[in-house]
Amino acid sequence: MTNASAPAPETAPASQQVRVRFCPSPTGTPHVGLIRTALFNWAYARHTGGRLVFRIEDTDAARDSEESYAQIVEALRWLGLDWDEGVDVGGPHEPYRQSRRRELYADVIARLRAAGHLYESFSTAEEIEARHEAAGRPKVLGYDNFDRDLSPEQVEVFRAEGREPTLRLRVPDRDYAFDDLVRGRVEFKAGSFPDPVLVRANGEPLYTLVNPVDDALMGITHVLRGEDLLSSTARQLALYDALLDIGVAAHVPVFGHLPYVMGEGNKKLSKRDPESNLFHHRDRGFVPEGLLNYLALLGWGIAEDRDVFMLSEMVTAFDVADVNANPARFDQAKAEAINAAHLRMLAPEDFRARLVPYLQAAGVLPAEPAQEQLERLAAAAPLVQERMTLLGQAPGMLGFLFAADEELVLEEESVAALRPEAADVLDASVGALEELAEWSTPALEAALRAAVVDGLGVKPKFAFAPLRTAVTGRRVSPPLFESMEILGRESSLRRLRALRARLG
RNA sequence: GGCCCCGUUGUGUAGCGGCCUAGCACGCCGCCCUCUCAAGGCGGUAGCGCGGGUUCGAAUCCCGUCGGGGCUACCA
Repeated sequence: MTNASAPAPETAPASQQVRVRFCPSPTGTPHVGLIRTALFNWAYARHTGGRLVFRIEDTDAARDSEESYAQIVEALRWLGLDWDEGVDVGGPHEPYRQSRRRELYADVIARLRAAGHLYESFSTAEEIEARHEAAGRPKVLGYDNFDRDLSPEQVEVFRAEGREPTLRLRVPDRDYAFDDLVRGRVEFKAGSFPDPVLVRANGEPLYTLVNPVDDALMGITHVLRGEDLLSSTARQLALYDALLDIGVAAHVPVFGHLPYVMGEGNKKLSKRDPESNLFHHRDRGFVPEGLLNYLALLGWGIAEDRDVFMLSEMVTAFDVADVNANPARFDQAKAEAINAAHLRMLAPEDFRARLVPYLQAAGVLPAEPAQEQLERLAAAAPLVQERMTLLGQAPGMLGFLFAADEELVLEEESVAALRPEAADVLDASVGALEELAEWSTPALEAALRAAVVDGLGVKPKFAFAPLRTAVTGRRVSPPLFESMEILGRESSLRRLRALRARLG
């Protein structure tokens, strides 16, 4: 049991409600790796019936930006990853932006100092290096704990020189180990890392301090974060010792380090790489369902024989313990295949509605589409739903339906690929369609087959290519007869004649 | 240099001592269907980093080795 007189528990009691957090630093554009971390935290909270805390770690004024903060919030909202406490929604541990929690940290720092867990460090990086060199040690060793036990006189001297000290944690001389949810037991030998700086010389607290402090203050039970923070867990454990000691922390959270999301080669997907940018994928036409599904696959799987699933299914099945420790490469092709599967699963009207912004962005549809345009879209959308992997392909597939006949651009390669009999095919087609009584898909198909396939003896495979090119301007398009029905008699005939004329 | 993590087909994974002559998905190749492209159906390609052990038996356990990655900031 947990109570004040009992020894502090090593980890959160199993009976306690899960409290996880997503705590990005607002630097730059949302990275897919960051989003994957958010997703896993979210899924774990939802799976366990716990709470997700959304906190902003903006302790580096030089790098943080309000724009980045807004983008991260926008990203989560777009994806539908909601949070129970944090920025925007509030909660019992406000504020949730570390830049607004200075007084809290000042208090913790004071108590940490009073208890002897922090000490003033005056060493500069050059001095530390010089000492290593003088002692014949590799100079890349890092801090040497030189200032740990300075005498009051030495401190006076440094002060007199006008030096302002950083505050370092006095790391206990003991081994540290923890059971990582993803990797199993991880151990660090005593002395394998130096005393870390927790507070800048100017008094500003660093991530090294505030991250564990806020996790403790906010009662976080499970820390699920990127593998890049695995190494620093040791020093955080040391800090927890101190926080437990002064009563700021009630327990040490359980850790789970998620594998990297890799890019080309063997490197972490870089922020410079466009593929790392969440909004790049949105712009290309990923839907939240598809992108989230794919991101989940980077280190986790729902079943042995299936990898397309809904978020709700993920919530039911997700457990961090099942996350794979291997770094995973972001595979654009697979991501698109998963997205395509989700596009096909959308209800027709939903799919259609999601197409609109992409058609508008490409100038195919105006900001305020006319009723007639929306009806045309409603008729055509089902024809392309299973032919697309990204919503961004919509303008190319459907543009011909919204273009004026005289403005339709015929792809060069499409025209160039036409066979010699194209002119005859067009003549016969126009002849057959001019007297067609009913302008419907079945009637169009029957009439054209009769005129071209039977009449001219052209194989079906080649019979309709000239018509497709004339009507849509492309070699790849929605089904031809349906397209012509939607386009209408006048436009269709005008386009057929236009290409016929062009062929001379 | 030190510390830590990772190592199954091209990619993501399943596998937790015999069910594995290694399954699934994406990709790729071929065939079927077919007005294009998709979708769908069928088939194919390719993998346990290496070396030692342990065991009747190892992708699975142990040791070593090699390879990759990360951390080693008054960044997070």
